[in-house]
Amino acid sequence: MNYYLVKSEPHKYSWEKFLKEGRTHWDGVRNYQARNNLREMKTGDLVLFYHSNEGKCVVGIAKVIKEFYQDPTTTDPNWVVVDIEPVQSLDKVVTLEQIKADEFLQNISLVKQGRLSVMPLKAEEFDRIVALGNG
DNA sequence: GCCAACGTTGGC
DNA sequence: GCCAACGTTGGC
Repeated sequence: MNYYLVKSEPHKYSWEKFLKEGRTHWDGVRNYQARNNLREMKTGDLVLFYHSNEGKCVVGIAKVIKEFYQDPTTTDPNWVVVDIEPVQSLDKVVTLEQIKADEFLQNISLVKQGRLSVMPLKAEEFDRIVALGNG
């Protein structure tokens, strides 16, 4: 079981819309590192959903329900998507500020590599963020 | 809206 | 294959 974090700008695709739709394919990734992370995802892996720009917080947990396949929004075979569905909303959102201030979360890619939109998390990091959100 | 960080592109 | 120019992301 692996853990990831994905970013979305809420005005483009928000957690609320995701909840309403019940599932989505995670499309539009056009960065090789992010793409490689998408390809690593296995069915059942858990994914934190982060709102960038507006909110700047982790809002919920999603689950991979279909492994990577060709991105339907392009014919370029370089780009892939995975399908995810919501698992639960966090009781309280976990802000970037909280994450930056947390001693266990100093080294996550969200802080270290701000521009990456799909990143792996260690189990401890995933658990820590969920604990902050459900605490 | 600005700007820093960083990935990508293209000329050489 | 280097590196400068350029584009994009995302925090502030």
